[in-house]
Amino acid sequence: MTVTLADVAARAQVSPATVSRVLNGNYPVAAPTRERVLRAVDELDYVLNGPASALAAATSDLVGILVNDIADPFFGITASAIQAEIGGAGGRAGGERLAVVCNTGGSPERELKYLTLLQRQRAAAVVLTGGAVVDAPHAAAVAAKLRKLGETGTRVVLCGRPPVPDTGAVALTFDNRGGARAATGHLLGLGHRRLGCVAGPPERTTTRHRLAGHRAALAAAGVEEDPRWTVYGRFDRRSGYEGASELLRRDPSLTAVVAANDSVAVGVCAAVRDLGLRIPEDVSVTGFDDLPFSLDVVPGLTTVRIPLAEAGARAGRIAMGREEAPAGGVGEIGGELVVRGSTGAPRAS
Amino acid sequence: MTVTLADVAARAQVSPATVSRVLNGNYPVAAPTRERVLRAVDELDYVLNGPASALAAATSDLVGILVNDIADPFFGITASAIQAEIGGAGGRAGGERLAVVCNTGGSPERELKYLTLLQRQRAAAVVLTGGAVVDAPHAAAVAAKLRKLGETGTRVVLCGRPPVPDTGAVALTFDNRGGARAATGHLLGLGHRRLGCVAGPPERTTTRHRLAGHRAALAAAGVEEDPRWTVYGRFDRRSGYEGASELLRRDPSLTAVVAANDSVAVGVCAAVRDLGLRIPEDVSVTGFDDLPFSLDVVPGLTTVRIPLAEAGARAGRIAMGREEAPAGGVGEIGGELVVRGSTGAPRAS
DNA sequence: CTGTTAGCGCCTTCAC
DNA sequence: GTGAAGGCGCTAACAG
Repeated sequence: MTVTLADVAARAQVSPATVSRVLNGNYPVAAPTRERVLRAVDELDYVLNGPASALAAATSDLVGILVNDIADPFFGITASAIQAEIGGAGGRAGGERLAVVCNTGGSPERELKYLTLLQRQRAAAVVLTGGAVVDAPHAAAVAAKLRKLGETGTRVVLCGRPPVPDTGAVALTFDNRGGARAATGHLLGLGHRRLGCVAGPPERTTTRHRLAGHRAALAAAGVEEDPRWTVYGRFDRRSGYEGASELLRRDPSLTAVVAANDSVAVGVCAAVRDLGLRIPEDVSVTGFDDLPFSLDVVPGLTTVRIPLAEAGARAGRIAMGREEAPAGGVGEIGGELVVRGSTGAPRAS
Repeated sequence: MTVTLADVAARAQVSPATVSRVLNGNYPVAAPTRERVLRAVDELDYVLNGPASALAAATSDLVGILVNDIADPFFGITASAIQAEIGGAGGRAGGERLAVVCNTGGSPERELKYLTLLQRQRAAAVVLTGGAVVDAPHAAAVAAKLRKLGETGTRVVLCGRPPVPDTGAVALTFDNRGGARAATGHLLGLGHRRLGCVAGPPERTTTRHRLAGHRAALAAAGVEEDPRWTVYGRFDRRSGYEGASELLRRDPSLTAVVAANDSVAVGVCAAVRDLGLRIPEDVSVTGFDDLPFSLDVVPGLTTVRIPLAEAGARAGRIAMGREEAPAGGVGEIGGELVVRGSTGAPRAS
C-alpha cells in the first residue's frame, strides 16, 4: 500500500541498506548510485517512515519546545527564535528536524505530561522556556524527568528558567532580579516612595525573582514596604486591571505601580485611567519584558527589555549542539531598563 | 538498558500483549491483572516507546498545528485554542495526544517541509491555520500533500484558510471579505471618500480577500479608487508604519487608512502621529482581527473581531473527530465590526 | 479474558 | 562501496 524503503531499493536496483545510507547521508555512497536512489525516491514519491526510523535508530528528529502560554507574545517570540535555529537543518534523515512547540498553559501536570510524551517519542532535544513552578514535589518530578531525558540522550536546555542541578540540563537564565531592581530604582530615583506592585502568580520563579529585585531596591533606598502594596495575579492584562484597582483602593496615595510584565502593565494603565488618574502625572507605571506593543500604548511603557529573540536563538543552537553551553552549564542574560513616557516624577502629595 | 514492555510483562507475570492492552485501554482486561500491570509500570518507571508503538500500530499520537508566525498573537491565540481541545485526551496510549505547533514563518517551503515531516511521523491529524499562498505551483503541491495525508488516515483541518477541493480537508474559513466590507462601509458611512489601504503580502489569500471586501464597499458607495491609495507589506507593525508614511506622502488628502490587521493598524497610527496628525480628527484608522492589544492603544482601534479562540476550538474538535464537520466540508465564520475611538468623521477639507 | 505468533519499516553491524 | 541478516519495541490477529 504505502511505498517503503524496499520499494525504492527495488526500483533503484540496490539494496535497502544503500537506500538508507543515501537518505541519511552519514555514509559514503558512490555518486551515480546516489543519483539513482534519489531518482527512485522522487518517482515513487517515497516518504520515510519516521516511527520505523526512530525505532531502529533509537532516536528521532523531534525537538520539543515547552512554553507556558503560547498566546502570550513573550513565549511566541522566544519559541519563534528557538525554532528558527532548529528547523533549519542538521537532522538525521534529509537534514531536517521537526521543531514543535508544546503549550503547557502554565499547568504543572501538562508540563510533566508533555515531558513524558517527548520522552516517549525519544525527542532529540527539549527546550523549556519561561518561569518554573516552585512547588517542591512538582519540581522534584520535573528534575527526575529531565535527568531521565538526559540519560537517554535527549539534550535539555532551559531558557528563561532557573537551572535544575544534577540533571545535565543547560540553563540560560534571565536577570529578573536585576531588571526589577533597575525598574524600581528608576522610580525611586524619580522621587517615588509609595510604590504598589502587581506581581504575577506567587508560585512562579519569575514572580519571586522580580519581586525580590523590587524589594531589594526598596530596601537599598530605605523605603519600608507596606504589605498592602503588593497583590498577586496572573501574567495578563486583566490581572493588571484588577490588581491596580485593588491597590489604589487600598491605598490611594500610591504614586507608582510596578507591574509583573508588560501585559499586566497595560492593564494597570487602563485601571489607572478608569479611575480618572493620569499617567505619569498622577501614577507612574513600569512593565517588564519590552514586548512589541509596549511601544504603542500611550504613553509608551517604561520597562525592562529582555532580549528574547537572542536568548531563544542561543538556546536553540545549544539544543542542536551548534553552540557550546556556557561555563558551568548556566548563563545569565541581562535585562536593560528602557525609559519611556509612563514614568515621571511623583505628584506633589 | 531502557526498560521495555517485556520487562513490565515479566514483572507483572503476564504476557506483553496484556501489558499493551492495559496501556492502550482499548481492550477488556481483568481488574486485578490491570492493577498488577500498572503497579509494575510504576515500579519500573516504564515509558512507552512512541516510535515502536507508532510503527506497529501504523499511526501516532502526534497532531500538528501549522501557523504562519508564532510570534503573532493572531496565531498564538488560535493555536492555543486548538491545542486545548487536542491535548486533553482521547489518544491511543494513555489517552494523550501530543499537540504540537509548527511555525512556517510564512514560507511555502517550510510549510511543505512540515507537512512532509508530519506525514513521515504518521500524524493523527494536521490543522493548518491562517491564510494560504496563492502561487499556483505551491498550492498544487500543498493540495497533493493534503490529499496524501488524508489517504493515509491523517485528518486535515483548515482554520482561517480557504478550502482545498478534492483533498478531503475540512475548512473553517473567516469572512475576510465581509469583515473588510463592513469596516470600509463604516468609514464611508462616516463620510470618508479618500481612503488609503495598507494591505498585507499580495500573495496571501487573506490579503486578497480583505482587499476585495474593501473594494466592494468602495464600489457600492460609488467611490472611485485611486491606484496610489493601496500599498502592500507584511502583517506587522513596521509595515503599517512604512505603508502609512508612503500613503500620506503620495496623497496627503487621505482622511482614513484601512489596515490589513491590527498590528499593521498600530503601525499606521504611529506613522500618522509622527506626521503630526491626530487620530481620528485628521485621519481615521481601522484594523482587523481585534487582538487583545487593540483595546489598549490610544485611541482604541476600530476593527473587525474574528472569534479566533472559538474557531480554533472548533477546528481542534473536528480534528479529533469530536465534532461533526460542517456541511460540504466548509464552514464560514463571521467577523463583527467593533467601533472604537480610532474612527470618526473626516476633517473638513 | 489472556497467551502466542508474526510482523510493522528501518538501521546497522558484519561480510564481501 | 555495497549486500545480507538480525533486531529495535510494540501491536494485532489468532487461538485457547
